[in-house]
Amino acid sequence: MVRYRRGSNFPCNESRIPKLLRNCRIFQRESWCIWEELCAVLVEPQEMPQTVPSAGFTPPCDYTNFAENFDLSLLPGGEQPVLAYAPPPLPPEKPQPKIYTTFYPDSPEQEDFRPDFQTLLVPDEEKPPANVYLEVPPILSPNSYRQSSEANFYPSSPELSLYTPSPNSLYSQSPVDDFFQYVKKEAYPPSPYPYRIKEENFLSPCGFSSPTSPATSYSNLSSPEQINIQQAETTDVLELLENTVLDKQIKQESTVDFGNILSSFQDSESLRRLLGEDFKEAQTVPSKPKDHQLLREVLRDTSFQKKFNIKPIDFGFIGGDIKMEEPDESAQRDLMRENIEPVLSMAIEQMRKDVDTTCAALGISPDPTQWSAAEVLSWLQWTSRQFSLPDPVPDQWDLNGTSLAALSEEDFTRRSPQGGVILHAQLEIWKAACSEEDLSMSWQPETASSNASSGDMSDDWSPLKARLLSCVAFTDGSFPDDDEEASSSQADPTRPTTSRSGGSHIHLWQFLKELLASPQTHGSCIRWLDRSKGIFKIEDSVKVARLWGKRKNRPAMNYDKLSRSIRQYYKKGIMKKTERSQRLVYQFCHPYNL
DNA sequence: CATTAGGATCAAA
DNA sequence: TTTGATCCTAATG
Repeated sequence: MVRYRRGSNFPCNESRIPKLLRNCRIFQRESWCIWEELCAVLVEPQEMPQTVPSAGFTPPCDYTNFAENFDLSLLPGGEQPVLAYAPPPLPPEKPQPKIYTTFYPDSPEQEDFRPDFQTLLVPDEEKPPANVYLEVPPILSPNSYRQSSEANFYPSSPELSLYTPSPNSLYSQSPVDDFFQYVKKEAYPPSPYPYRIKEENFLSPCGFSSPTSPATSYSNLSSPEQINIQQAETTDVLELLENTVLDKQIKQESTVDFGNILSSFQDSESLRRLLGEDFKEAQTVPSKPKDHQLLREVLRDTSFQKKFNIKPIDFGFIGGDIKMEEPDESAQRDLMRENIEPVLSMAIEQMRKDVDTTCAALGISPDPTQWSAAEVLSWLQWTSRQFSLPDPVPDQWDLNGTSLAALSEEDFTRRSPQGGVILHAQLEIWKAACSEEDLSMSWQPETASSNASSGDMSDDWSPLKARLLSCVAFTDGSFPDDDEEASSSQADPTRPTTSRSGGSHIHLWQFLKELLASPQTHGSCIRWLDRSKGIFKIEDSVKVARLWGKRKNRPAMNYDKLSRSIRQYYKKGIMKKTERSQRLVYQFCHPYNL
């Protein structure tokens, strides 16, 4: 039985993440594969550090036992079954189209022929496995969601795979690549089985109609505990959680929030709208209770602009009240944070590209409050088309950017019943991005010719990632109804739609790890030499210092000062020099290297 | 010259 | 109080 225990932390901040992420297009496109993969990662038994030093370490909050402690009977209507999102089985009459690509890395011709796959599947420093099987997923543009022709989902050639950028695609392959790199290098222990990338053609949620919602599932077959969410029928969420995550790892306090994530998907209004008609059919089954107000409220909360603190958690309280007998608790949560980090990186990377693309295509400012009424409409049209929503009715949207930014989700829905939720969420994401760094200042309308080829622009987006990460693992959230806990946490549930200044509280070591986590954008200035040992090298001290100064709003930051801060970490046990000291090479101490 | 180490001081949280 | 920014001297290569 799942009970919500008073006094325990409620992961309201974490529950915001799914909404944020699922409204990133890459997650709408590939949410299931990613979450499924993430799930597989999370349930995979892993070696964890046993201790976490206190000095300077910011432990994540205790959000892991939300599902275990949450008593759905507290919700209006009691414990009613919740419609679990269950990608349905394929219809038996339609054989699942799959593209199998087998290649043999030992053959040099093959390597030449398909180098992307090689690098995708095999870490550089490792020998390739004996056999690698690829079932190549299709490219899915946002508009593909509504297409019903199966042929469109499956390009005739494996080369037209997800990993091959399409000129018409807005999406880079890099996030997926990164994710695979992450899964292969970081998450999975060595496996005797060959890696296999499995693609599955899911139908619409709950499987009641034709295949309009393909999803891609990447599975490591060596993960026996991978959660099977391919259940065709309405499932009690409790049962789902217990059958999947709870039984396996909740006792170890490491994966409950994933159940929460899943449940939020189930409760996703925007997802339902995204999937459109099919879901309506699905809803003819009396399954989706509308009265889980509390849960819905939390899950629908989009106030991810809430100020986040990076405060140490009072483990005395948590430990005493919840699970003192689980010494690995904090370490496991730290692992979870590490696990979700690349997912966030992907989302942010995708966001950055999306915003860039849209700004360039429409010639608008990244700052929505600067949009004119025409630009507002332009953005709405663009975004609507990205998500295959009906075009906005101009009469409904005769407002400037400032007004648009102030609209609530309800306002959006009123103006656009079909797409309001998505549009609002997209705008929230957009605003979240622009609120961290004042992009409107760096953005010049007439810089069409300037080499804005992603060079430094990408640097502007790391604060957002920090924000997301902080939401995941570092925010001390409290349940709205939890009166005893609410007092101790930063009570700022107001959801300002306007951006505040006020920098993030990121620490230098966090920032460095953040840069290290995005080698595709910052690999030129800082990179891992030995990820497992936490050894990294600053390749461009000037640039790293500049980025750090930018983040902290310290224009005078230089490497002299930055390195002084790093050296302060020596005695705090956060960083050290490597055994044989090398220039610009540092090493994270345990467990900061994780 | 850049880098490293670490003392001292100050400001902000 | 902690953390980081700033400035500094000295040593290293």
